[in-house]
Amino acid sequence: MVEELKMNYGHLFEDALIQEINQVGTFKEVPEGHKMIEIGDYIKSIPLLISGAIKILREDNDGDELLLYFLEKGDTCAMTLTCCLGQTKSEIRAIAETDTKLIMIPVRKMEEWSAKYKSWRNFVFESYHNRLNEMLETIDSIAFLNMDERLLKYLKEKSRISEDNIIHNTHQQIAYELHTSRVVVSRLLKKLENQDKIELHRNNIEVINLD
Amino acid sequence: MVEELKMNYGHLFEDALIQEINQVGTFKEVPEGHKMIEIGDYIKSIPLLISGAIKILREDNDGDELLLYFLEKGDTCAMTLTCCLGQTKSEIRAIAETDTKLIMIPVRKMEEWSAKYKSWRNFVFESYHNRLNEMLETIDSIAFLNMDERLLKYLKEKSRISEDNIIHNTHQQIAYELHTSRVVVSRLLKKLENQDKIELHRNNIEVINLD
DNA sequence: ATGGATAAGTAACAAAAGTTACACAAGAGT
DNA sequence: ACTCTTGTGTAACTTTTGTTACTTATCCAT
Repeated sequence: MVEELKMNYGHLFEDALIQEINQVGTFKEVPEGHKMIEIGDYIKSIPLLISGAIKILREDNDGDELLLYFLEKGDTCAMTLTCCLGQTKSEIRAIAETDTKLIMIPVRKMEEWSAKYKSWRNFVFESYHNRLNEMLETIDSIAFLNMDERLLKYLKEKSRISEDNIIHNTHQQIAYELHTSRVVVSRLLKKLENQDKIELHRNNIEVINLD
Repeated sequence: MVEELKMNYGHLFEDALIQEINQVGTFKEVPEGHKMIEIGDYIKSIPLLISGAIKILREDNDGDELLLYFLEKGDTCAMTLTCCLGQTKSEIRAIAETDTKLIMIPVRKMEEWSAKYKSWRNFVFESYHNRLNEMLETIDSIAFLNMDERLLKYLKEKSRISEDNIIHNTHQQIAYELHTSRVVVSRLLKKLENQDKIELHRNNIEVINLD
């Protein structure tokens, strides 16, 4: 675990902190699709991402979903930090977008390290910063963009994260994450196909050129 | 200034920190409507709100606006914290919604106090927590609600903050903040008037009963 | 190969939101 | 009183998005 820690967090944390993380953290591998946090869960440990990606979703009272953003290598979950400190329930759902490796830190260390390590404090602040900016991006998308532009952005993000040019999603799944209907997604995807940006297949979408 | 500090932050900060704030902070009064932060500004001090309210707005490339949330007594601006630490430009615009009193803290104290005072760290974390939740609220509104529901929510929030039942806004101003058009706002307001929830006048809206 | 389930294509329609255009009202300044 | 500016009311229309309904395609299991 130490190598992976140093690889991903060595530039952020001093050796002493890396050592501590190594001692109290537990390594975890999560398969694609696994639900890691459900809305309403109480959270007792902080994740440090080593590899893979996690999608963060919001749900309203009627069960309607919306994709907020992705967490990637080197990220942590600001919502989790928040929940840990405040002892409050999770406001979001987290699902592994790809196979993911991470290190879980028990909450109690949070306060201790915040006092002890400047680098930890900076990491936490930085995480909040990043998450607020992701939220702003999300707000920009839903407030200022039409569905066709949102879909395009979504496809770009997806293919960036999966690091391949095949997006393994059904139209229905995309509709859930953009909070629209399957018919609308199919319609707009077909337009993109006609523009030779993508090719549609069953259960997946082949990215040709999204620019 | 000390009394106001103790009144608003005494339950959060120990005396030593209150003293320090008193020494390095500068008291400031801002009139309603004053633009406090513009998008792209670099920020060199952290505001602690004593009284009044500040509205936080987002703008896209075309100049379209959107109200994100309000800051009130006891709040600080997480975006500002973020900008201070990261030395980055502001992503948002801040305008005094009412006459506002606040204390400005120079950035350099941020790091020092974070190391020294647990209560300061908690305050900062708490602020981020609150802001993330406000952003979630905003996302919920624009993603899951129709314009009529958003307008109703907006009116409730406005009348709560101004602590009176007259909302001093033109339809055009409301349209900007909700990122829609004046005609749409007028249309929906008229519906609310027909339901006896509000009464419309020139330049202001009288709240009767919004529930 | 056949049947059943799931995914995708598409037309027709409905609802919500945005746009254009114009009339009218209130108030400010002359 | 008259004019100008700004704010509001409203009709008619367009665009975007969402819904319903049905067809066709693909894959899996037997």
